[in-house]
Amino acid sequence: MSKNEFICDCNVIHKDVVENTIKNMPDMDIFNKLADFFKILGDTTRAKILFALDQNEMCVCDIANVLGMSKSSISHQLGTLRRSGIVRCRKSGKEVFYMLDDEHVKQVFEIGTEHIEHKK
Amino acid sequence: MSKNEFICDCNVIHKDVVENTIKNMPDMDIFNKLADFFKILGDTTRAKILFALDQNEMCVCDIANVLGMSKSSISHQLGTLRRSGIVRCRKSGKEVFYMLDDEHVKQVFEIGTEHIEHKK
DNA sequence: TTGACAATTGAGTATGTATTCACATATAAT
DNA sequence: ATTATATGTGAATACATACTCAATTGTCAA
Repeated sequence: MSKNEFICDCNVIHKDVVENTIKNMPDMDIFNKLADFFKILGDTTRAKILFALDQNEMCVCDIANVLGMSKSSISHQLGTLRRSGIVRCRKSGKEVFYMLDDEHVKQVFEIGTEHIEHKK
Repeated sequence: MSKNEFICDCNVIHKDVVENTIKNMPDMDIFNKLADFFKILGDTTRAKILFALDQNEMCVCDIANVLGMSKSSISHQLGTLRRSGIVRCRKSGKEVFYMLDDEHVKQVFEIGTEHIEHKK
């Protein structure tokens, strides 16, 4: 058996650690979904939107005003957030009110903020 | 005083909510840092690297083998993670061992995973 | 029905970034 | 010293995506 039995451009240096880690790796699908979830949070505009919605449900115009941005850009971002299951909405006449869908988001937000504060 | 006193292409519909939310918004700097932090987690490769390092400190070659990717791409990503203060490293001869720098990362990871599991 | 307004959406543009490639650096062994 | 190996890095490419603009849909009011 060759020293390098994995698909890679280099040698395996610590065989036991590598094999054990590979054995414990969850399904790749998990990493994709996890990365997608964090990718959604990893944008300044969306972070601000989520902060705002954490305080009140709000319509598109209100959010646009809070952030000082166009309705269109906010609507695009809200669409992204909705498709990711992070916010949901409620229609009322001409207006659409958005709110957070999930408490995990809030928790992740808080721990993330702690991390930021802790680092400076 | 005009009905639309904010820099935006639309009206303020719920003045009190908008003003209150603006008042409560933390410094914009926070949102940038928070988004940057989540952006780092929001990549499949980096998520896998962090999962691996959560189990063992590992050198670049080992990580490359675990993920089945080139040393160069892993080294680039580790540089990104290091500059963000999410991993740190220890040199030992020719090898450089990487490890998680912060416990917050682990927490955020776990809650994120819960969120994923919960959603399906 | 017509006009006004909230919201959505598709196309286009500009910007960011992950990976590859080629090369450079650093350390260890011969 | 020279070679081999581990890692780092700059440039280039390919791809993703945030925002703008223009147009459309849906709802309310006159």
